[in-house]
Amino acid sequence: MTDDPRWLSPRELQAWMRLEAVAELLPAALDQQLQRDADLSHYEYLVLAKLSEAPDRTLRMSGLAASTNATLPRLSHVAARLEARGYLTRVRSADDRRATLATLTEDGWRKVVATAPSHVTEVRRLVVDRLTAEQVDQLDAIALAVLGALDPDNRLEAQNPVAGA
Amino acid sequence: MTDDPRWLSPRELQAWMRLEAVAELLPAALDQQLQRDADLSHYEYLVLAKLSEAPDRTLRMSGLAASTNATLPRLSHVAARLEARGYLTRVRSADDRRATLATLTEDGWRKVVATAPSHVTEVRRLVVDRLTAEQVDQLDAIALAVLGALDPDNRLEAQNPVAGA
DNA sequence: ACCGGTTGGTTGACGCTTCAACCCCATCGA
DNA sequence: TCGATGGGGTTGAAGCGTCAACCAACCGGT
Repeated sequence: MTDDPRWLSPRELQAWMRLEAVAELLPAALDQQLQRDADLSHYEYLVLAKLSEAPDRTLRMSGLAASTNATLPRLSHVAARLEARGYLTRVRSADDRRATLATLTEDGWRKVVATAPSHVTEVRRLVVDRLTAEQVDQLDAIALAVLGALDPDNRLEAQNPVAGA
Repeated sequence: MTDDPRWLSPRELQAWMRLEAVAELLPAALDQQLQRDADLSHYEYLVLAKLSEAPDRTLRMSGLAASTNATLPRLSHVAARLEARGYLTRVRSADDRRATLATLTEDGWRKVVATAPSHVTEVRRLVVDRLTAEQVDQLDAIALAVLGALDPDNRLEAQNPVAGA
């Protein structure tokens, strides 16, 4: 723990500090826009968005948690609030009665539809439109490489087969 | 707000979702390692690290807040805890008596020295060592571009003139 | 010298995430 | 059939960040 590691080179250090800054500032910026325009946190929006893309607009809590990179307790709390606001409903699965199925309500669907455009616009403004097409591809490759360490079980892809095996 | 934006292309969407995942998972991973090995949050470590690099190991609260990408209230709370743990001290500036100067104590210095190696190792494991040299440069350019939108006043660079004007 | 406006910083209340404990149900072995 | 094990999910308490209110001190004008 106290032995000398390989220190970062100046280029590595600079890239790292900038990534650190982005990782700190980006979530806050997304939260702010969504809070202001839709009274939703970024994570709440993510939950609604994932449900909106699912078959029957329904997902198991555990699957929803995995696909949104969250712990189950966190999702449970958020789902409780969203349910209280009428955006989703939770029912026990008939199939496996330990499981809980979350379903987007009609109101929830309308909320997503109403919110998505401004969110996409913000994502473009903050990230996508500031990068060249090559940089978008580079970013994809870099993020994938980093996710290899951050998400060893690939829980994200497992739910969302982008280029399926 | 409800008008159709330019939607993301498949490539853009994938890169975005992966960046989103990294921004969500990376801070948590760093927190975990530091918490386990040093009983420090990532942000607390950042504060101590910045102080350790400053002249006289001393910085104004406002400057420290800017260079760590945090709000002043947040820093104030964190500094109070770090002071209680004996890692830094706060005194009113003689020069401008509204200002507060935070100084790293000897204990704080030792804490940083003891913690830095394992932190760097973790940064390498999660990010730097998973990228090629080209990708590190690409990441630097991409992060810089994004920071242009996230940090319009360039508060970060202002404190830390990398290639100073 | 004084008074309004502004900057620097702290404090307290609130909201969200985390962690641990807990309950319910499915599964497996006897 | 019964008991043990473990997975799925929720709940409550604790900790940290945010926001708004507040105090203190500098600065400009008069």
